[in-house]
Amino acid sequence: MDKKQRIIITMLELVVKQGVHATPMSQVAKEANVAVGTIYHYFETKNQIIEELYLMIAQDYGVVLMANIPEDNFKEQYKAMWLNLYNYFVGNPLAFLFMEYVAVPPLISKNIVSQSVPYIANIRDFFLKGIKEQHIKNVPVRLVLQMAYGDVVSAVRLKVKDELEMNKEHIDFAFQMSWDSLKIKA
Amino acid sequence: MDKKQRIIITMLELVVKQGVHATPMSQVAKEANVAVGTIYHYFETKNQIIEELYLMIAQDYGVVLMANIPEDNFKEQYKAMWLNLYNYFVGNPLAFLFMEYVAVPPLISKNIVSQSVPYIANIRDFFLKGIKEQHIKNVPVRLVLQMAYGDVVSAVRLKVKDELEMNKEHIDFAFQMSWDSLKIKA
DNA sequence: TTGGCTACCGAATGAACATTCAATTTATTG
DNA sequence: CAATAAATTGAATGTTCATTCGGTAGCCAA
Repeated sequence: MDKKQRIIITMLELVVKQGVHATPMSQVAKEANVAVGTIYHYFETKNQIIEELYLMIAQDYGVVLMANIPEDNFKEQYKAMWLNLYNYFVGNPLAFLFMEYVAVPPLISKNIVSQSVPYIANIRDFFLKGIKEQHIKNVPVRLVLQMAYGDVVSAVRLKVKDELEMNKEHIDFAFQMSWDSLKIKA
Repeated sequence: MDKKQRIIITMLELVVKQGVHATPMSQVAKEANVAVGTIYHYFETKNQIIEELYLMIAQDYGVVLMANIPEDNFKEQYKAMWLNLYNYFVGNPLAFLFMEYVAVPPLISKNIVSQSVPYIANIRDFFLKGIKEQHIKNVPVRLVLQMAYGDVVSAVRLKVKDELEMNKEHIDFAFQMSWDSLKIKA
């Protein structure tokens, strides 16, 4: 792994464990086996590393979310996306914790957040289609996006914080609840 | 308002706007019209102020949540609680933003969090009753708590971040979605 | 009045930290 | 093999900040 990668990943690990401001550059340097000066060869500032991490992860799950979606059946498509995100977060707890605890304003500027918007444009389109075709409730799409994302996050939280076992059955419960909140009453 | 109150409230305002580590004690002192030394007359450390804020707010909404709950009808009770929390957060955006962005580990220790657990014990009991009496799905109560809280937070986020108008109708949509995720299918 | 107590002040202290840079090593290219 | 460029180093710099502390002022009780 090249030094730039090592620096980024080390920063991610430390920042999630300790918080941004409790993580001095000197420590990042030491744990990445690199001199402090080297970090500044690859990055302008400490905050730029954080921003690069944010964009890396945001792009990451914009892609992950859309992988292996079935051809049709809206509910099954939603389920696939839901599980994609759940599994990504559970498999990458550092990414999850970073997004939850580190990537908050004013550390991450609105400007940086907006750079990651393209990644979710197609998710938005997916829900718009679901509304038009009357698979899900006719409510503002922004509300749907926020609730759906919130549901995944809730499930991941339980798992990551070790507050609930989250076996196959429990994951399914969580998904069922999420789907019930979206779907049009029968 | 006495000086201790002024210090706490000023800290809340600044910390939500700027982040904890971008908020020097000197600034808190200035904006609260108090000398730095005075802050240390009332508090041991900067972090203690943050912890006191956390407990203040956690206690606050433990109480708010349970106010004016109707005598019976589980769904109406849930709705009242849901709206209580929604309105509290919307009416106290500083409290909401503090809980969302500031009160994250490792700033707030598990120890402090556990001090606020008693406040939610009765909420837990409420959902346990709902499960037993078959108003809501028979899933782990921890999952119900997390999803329900997450739903309120999602709605509040939209409002506080000004991403959706959140008029009466939209609030009702959000609640309907939340309730549909809990309720047993008809 | 005097002694002690609490509230209050803000300059001074010392530690921690992000960032710089001159020097050195390593890679690349003609 | 130069000779130039790129990568790497870590001590030094300068700033920012949490916290301390010696002192002043008001207040009450003996």
